Amino acid sequence: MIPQGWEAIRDEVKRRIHVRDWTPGSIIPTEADLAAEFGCARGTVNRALIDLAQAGVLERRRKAGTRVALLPVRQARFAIPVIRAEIEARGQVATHQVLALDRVPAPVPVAARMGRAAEGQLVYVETLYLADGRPFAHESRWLNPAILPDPAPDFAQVSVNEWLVANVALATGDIAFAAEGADARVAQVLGISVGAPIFVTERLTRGAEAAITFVRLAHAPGYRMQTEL
Amino acid sequence: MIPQGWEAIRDEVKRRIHVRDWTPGSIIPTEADLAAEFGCARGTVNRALIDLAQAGVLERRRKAGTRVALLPVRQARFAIPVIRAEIEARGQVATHQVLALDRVPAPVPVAARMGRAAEGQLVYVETLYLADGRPFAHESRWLNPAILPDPAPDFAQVSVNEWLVANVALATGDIAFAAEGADARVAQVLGISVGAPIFVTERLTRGAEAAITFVRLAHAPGYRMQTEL
DNA sequence: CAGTGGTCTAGACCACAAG
DNA sequence: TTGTGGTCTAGACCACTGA
Repeated sequence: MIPQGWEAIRDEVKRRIHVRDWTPGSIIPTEADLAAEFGCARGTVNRALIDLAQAGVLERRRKAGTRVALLPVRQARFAIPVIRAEIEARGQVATHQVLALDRVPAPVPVAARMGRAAEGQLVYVETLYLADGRPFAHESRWLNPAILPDPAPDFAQVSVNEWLVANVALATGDIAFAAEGADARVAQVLGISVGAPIFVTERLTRGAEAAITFVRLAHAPGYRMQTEL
Repeated sequence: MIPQGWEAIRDEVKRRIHVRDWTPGSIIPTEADLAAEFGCARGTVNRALIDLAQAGVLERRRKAGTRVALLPVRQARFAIPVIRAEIEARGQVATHQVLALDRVPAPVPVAARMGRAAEGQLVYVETLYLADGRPFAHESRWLNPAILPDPAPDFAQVSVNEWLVANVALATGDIAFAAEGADARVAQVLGISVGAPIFVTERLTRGAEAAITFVRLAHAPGYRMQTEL
């Protein structure tokens, strides 16, 4: 078989692993050997193997060679929930209500995450997102005021999310998921009972110097985060 | 500035986006132009830009050119929970108990996921994982018996997980996460109260022909799934 | 030390899609 | 039509690391 293109080579390698021609933990031929077999340049084989290594299918080390990973598929890509898009992807109408917009001292758990950015007061925005008018998620956002321009944007007019997307490029951060019981506020807003199991997303965005914003998103019951492997 | 190596070029491009030299939605120079500026081959620039496109930072189209993505970082990679490794990474001792090992007809929700693989009886394995002897997660696994070799492995001796890892290579599937209330069984086994919020992982593994196995993992309270962006 | 992957090069042709 | 990214090549040198 003579695959054409690096994707064909990648698929052929996957096939040989799938049919146990090459088994987990075993070493596969060198790039040079594969290039000879497939009748292509070594660079093309390299491209294919790099792709499989990034996907976690292969493990590569100089001199040691390339091996089939022992634990296949140890990682997955997830689309990060972007609420509006998520709702609209379901064919529903996305709306939102700003429930609160204040300057507040950082609550202890928020301060712990945001570090010295949380020493003074933070901008706090509480938002309820609705899908077809029904509660979909409750968002609590704390924003480091130091990153705002001098005449601060009027977040009653411009969505905080949209302002951040437009004005903060390429920030890094953490994201975490957990199951929690709904507290009184979330229960009230989402129309569920206190203590009901809730899927929670917490996301911290960091700038070059200090934390920019921390978001806590409580999804309505029944929410599932899903992806293919 | 003259970066060296494709990673340096990637970082320089990220930097220019971060400092808003190139803003979201705007077009950046062509590969040829960047190669000239950086004094390297076009292939090196290509390597860097491909990496950023895969990361979601750039959007590339032939003839249209390369643009800074409007919604930066919409995806993240997650390590898929591999229980034993997860426990040991905490510096705890991982053990497990097989609570049940049977052949059963597929429960309705399981049959819905596994399709025609679930028409007959399935192998059912219920396992409790412990970290330092304390309940860590409760696993319910349904296994398509058609994939087992004729003298079926003795799963009382060999862990189902280990057998699957060693004998099923490169399968595809789905994985999903949700928050649920603990049912009676899970509550009893994990030592918590019924209805307590539980982080649940569901994973379906498909072979070439039919579903191989479906796993439902209920994590003990306090479990968080976290990653960097 | 020597073998393997990691990377770079200079050039080439092609596929796609915007104008 | 034509500019842009996508890919391939044949060769080269280097970095790492196992033996």
